[in-house]
Amino acid sequence: MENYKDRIISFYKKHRRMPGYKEIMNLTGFKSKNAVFKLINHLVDAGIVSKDSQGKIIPSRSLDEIPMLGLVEAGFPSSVEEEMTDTISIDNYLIENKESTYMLEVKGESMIDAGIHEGDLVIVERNRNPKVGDIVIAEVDGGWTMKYFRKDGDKVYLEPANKKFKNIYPEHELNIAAVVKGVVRKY
Amino acid sequence: MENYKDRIISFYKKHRRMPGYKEIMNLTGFKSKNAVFKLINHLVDAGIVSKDSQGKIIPSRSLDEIPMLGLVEAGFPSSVEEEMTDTISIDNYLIENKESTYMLEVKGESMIDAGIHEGDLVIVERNRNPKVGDIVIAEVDGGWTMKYFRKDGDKVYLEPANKKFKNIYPEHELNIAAVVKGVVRKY
DNA sequence: GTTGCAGGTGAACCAGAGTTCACCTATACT
DNA sequence: AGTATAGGTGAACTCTGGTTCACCTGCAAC
Repeated sequence: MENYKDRIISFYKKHRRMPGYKEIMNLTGFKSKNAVFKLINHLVDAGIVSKDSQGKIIPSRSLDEIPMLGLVEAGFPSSVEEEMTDTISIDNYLIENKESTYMLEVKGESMIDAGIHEGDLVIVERNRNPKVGDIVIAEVDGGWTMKYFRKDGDKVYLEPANKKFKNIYPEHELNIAAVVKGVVRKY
Repeated sequence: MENYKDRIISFYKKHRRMPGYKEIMNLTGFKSKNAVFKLINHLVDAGIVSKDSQGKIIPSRSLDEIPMLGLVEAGFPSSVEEEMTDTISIDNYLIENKESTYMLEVKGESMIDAGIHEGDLVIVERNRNPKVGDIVIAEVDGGWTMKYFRKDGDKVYLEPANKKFKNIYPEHELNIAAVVKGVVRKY
């Protein structure tokens, strides 16, 4: 019954577009387009998929986005519908300029007091002038590192977020390759 | 010239499907479908979009996913092409069961030693039995909190990641609402 | 029962998707 | 000059997409 839904979603994930009527007939076993037409209308009512102004089938937001609830302290709402303030795609939340955005896996513990641990992924953006206080990916005196970007007067330096490490005052060259825009950790 | 690309990408983001030939004619100002046909083939060669087996236009992976480079310590590759090990969608990376996944904004500092700060978003999954050591969203004695899930013998308790807070030994009830699967932070 | 109705088939319809062919430029190259 | 060549128009074609209509079930409600 609602098995059809899963097959359509699978098709979307596999092919990166919604199936057409003929393809849904194959997915479901229906022999008439009208059966598909009615099925789609039910799915639209159920909020599973949507149609745009030309009637074309498009994925509903709930296929890509996940519900954003309130604060942790407020707890988990007993009825999710009640407190659902928003729905969000993590990609859209974190990424502004896809062209210049990359990810790097974190090695080492030099930023641990900033909540960036080994194994985390950082989302970085190239071609940005770093502001003081930004976390940057920098090449300094031949080595690469991730640190806070600081200024003392007009002298720039790099500060780790770990008392065991020392500030880095570049002697020869300081090449800021990218600015850290976000952090992602998976358990 | 390559302005057409951006208009097509904008259309995709706005309508959540790729435009058809007629729509691309409106986007670009072309007056013949063949001009679109040639444009699309160029974009396919350039890796901007793809066609599937039926010739239908689908977004290429690079529209949703971002390149995954190496480790931070290894630095930023001079040529991105060289070291691009993979490309990944953050949504797919973090979310396993979309049906039961939600996001919560973090308040308070009780998990700061685990690298979870106030203002971070946690990705949580409902309906999972927590394993010892998992970070959980729990209702204990009337209040909601996020803590490590621990066991001492067969007695369960909650442990914060902040020395300023004390372990919580539930007296009346301990209701695990969700297990934390990931953390996202945006700067 | 028989009445209603959700849910299926089958056929018709038009607009659009994707492709191909012939042809028409401008521009660059020797 | 002439001649490739990239990039556009215009028209033809087939197949599918989305919609609508008429009709045929089986099953539940009264």
